[in-house]
Amino acid sequence: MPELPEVETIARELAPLVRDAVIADVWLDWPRVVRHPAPDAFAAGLRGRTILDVGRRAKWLVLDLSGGAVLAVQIKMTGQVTVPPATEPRDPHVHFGLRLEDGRELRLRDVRKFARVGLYRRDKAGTVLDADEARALFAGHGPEPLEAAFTLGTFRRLLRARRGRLKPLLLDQSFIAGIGNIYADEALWRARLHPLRPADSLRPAGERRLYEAMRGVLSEAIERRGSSIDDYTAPQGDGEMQEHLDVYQRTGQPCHRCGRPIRRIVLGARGTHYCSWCQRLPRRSARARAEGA
DNA sequence: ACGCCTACCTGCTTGC
DNA sequence: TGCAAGCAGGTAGGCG
Repeated sequence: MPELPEVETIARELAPLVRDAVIADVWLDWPRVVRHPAPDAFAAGLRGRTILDVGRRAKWLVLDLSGGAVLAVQIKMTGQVTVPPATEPRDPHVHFGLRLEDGRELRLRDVRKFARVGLYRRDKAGTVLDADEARALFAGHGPEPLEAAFTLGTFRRLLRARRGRLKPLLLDQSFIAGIGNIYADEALWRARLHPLRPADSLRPAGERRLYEAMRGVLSEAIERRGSSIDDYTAPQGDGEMQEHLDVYQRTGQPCHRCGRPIRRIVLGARGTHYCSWCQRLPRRSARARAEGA
């Protein structure tokens, strides 16, 4: 389930593998994998370019190409990136490949065909150039939670402007970029906050706990190279954060703090895991919810 | 404008 | 045993 730490891990491990490689040709068998521009223009715009570096923005892989081009890869739920020799047979779930001049192929494998790629242009400031393109890509994304500019003060300001419940809010990429279902649940558990808690009901201490929990769990997950659950794996193999999760997919197992069983509810069609003892709703929120207010 | 819901996908799990 | 419905979830787009 690739979220910020998983995509960051892929970017870090992919960069040394493909830096300075030249794109000889583009292969794809599922036109809808190309999000922008049209497939013909997409392929023509990639041929001959050199891969300068690989980075990450939100849950996107960002490949910096020569000539100010940017190849953005969104792996979504089940996407995997590999760089095998081009002679290695493609398995049926590989839907996109960049043939490299050195005889390898950068492949995107995605069992569920949710992944998307797009070709964009970069401006001098390093942001995406064309206005329409930018809107299509990163304009709707909130701040990067691990960057120094994302301070506790910033977080408080954003949080107090929102009225929804904490769990759906953490999943909203326009609020903060990069958090998904796993780390939303983990951050709320660490901060001892109920997933249904209204975002604007936190006291300053709760805001601080959530801020530190988000940054802490994301940083720790990067150190452990992500959570290898279902299909996620990185170029250098599986991560190990899945062995250190406190609530995600631990329904019925004892809470690592209080020993009571972890509960699972469905919230916005997402499985949500929490400890009903450690993450209680304040009485006022509970009553307001019961009254439908 | 904002929050909430569904479609997009297919392999795996569950239930009859 | 076999088959079908249900489930998983990031996010674009539709709805109220």
